[in-house]
Amino acid sequence: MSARRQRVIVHVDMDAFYASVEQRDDPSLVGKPVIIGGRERRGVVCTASYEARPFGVHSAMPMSRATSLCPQAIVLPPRLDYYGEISSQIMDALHTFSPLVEPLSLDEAFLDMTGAERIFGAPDAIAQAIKEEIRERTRLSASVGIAKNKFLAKLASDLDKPDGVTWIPFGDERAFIAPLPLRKLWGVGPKTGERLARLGFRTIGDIAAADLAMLIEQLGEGQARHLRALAQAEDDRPVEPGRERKSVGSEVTLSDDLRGLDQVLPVLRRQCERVAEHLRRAGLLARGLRVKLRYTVGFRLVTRQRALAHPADDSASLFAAARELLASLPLHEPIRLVGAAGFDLEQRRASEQLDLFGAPPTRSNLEHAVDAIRARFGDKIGFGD
DNA sequence: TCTGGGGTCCTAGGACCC
DNA sequence: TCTGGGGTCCTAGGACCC
Repeated sequence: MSARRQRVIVHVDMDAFYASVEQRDDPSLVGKPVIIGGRERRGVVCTASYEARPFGVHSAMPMSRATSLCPQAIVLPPRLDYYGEISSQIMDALHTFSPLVEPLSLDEAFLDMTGAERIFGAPDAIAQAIKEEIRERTRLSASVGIAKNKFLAKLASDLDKPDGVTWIPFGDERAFIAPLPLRKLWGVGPKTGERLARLGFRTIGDIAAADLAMLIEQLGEGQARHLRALAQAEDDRPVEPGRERKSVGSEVTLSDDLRGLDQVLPVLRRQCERVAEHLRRAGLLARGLRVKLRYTVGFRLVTRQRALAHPADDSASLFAAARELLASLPLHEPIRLVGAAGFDLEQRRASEQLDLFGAPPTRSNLEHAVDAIRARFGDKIGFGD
């Protein structure tokens, strides 16, 4: 790569994605406040439609608070598998513009459109074309940001929502972002934001002009250099189309606290089953397993992890490891969350692919066979261990 | 009002090896 | 009898993002 090639990076961000999908599919919801999220005792908001936002409702807010702010809101549970299908349609649309598409989540992606001006025109024309293609395929609206790097493109897409286009012109970037609050820096959250505020920093420009040695002392070498580079509108990270997943997890927050091995174990087993199912569906094996508990008192999160004896995608192997890890954790205090995750993932080799009749009767092959039967005859079939 | 569930990345400290 | 310095790997925790 030549040292100073001007890149054209596009960030596409769907508008209130989950809520917009539900409104699209049920016209009676159009124009009304819609909240997607869990209705249970400890549920939170995933997405609020634009009609709900003026009431102060936003994502990650406890649902109890959301419904007290906006009692007339229509609350719907998320349909993640369905949103995933629509996400694929969106990513397909984006691939008609560039092979360099990096999804960030179901509703967001980067595109590297460097050199595409001759085909698609100026940056703002590219953005319009992308929005139209998505709308044609999905009847949903997106906001688009264009700039010379990922950070600026992502920042830009957020500046004119919903249904907007923002192009940060090449050359003026630093002046353009300098007056914005430093929380707009990608990677500055509540903690770092508070920390920097206490030091007297308020804007991105303040960080850009900060003394590096002092910043390093406060944030550590890595974060200090990274954030100051971003504040100076510099970000060399490439758009990476082929990023592979590094972990597969499943966790659940219980409406009522758990206490003791007898209560925790069945929930942990269920999470291991879900992780194993995900692994098998993705054709992956995990070489490590992590267990996660959140204690109610102090909202304290603890994790324990270890390598597996053999790479595994069956619930029995995962659960055996999980159970051992659990032994090192206190179970007498009230527990609100139980989770499991597989990591150090590898591709299941072709020779290990399911052969219902020829395969040796390993636990993995048994569970793959059950998957196949379920896929064919439905989900009502259970099996013991 | 009381804090989801899916992830990624970074850091610090200890073990271990040479 | 006291004790190095560097490198790597692993674990746990924490911040952050959508």
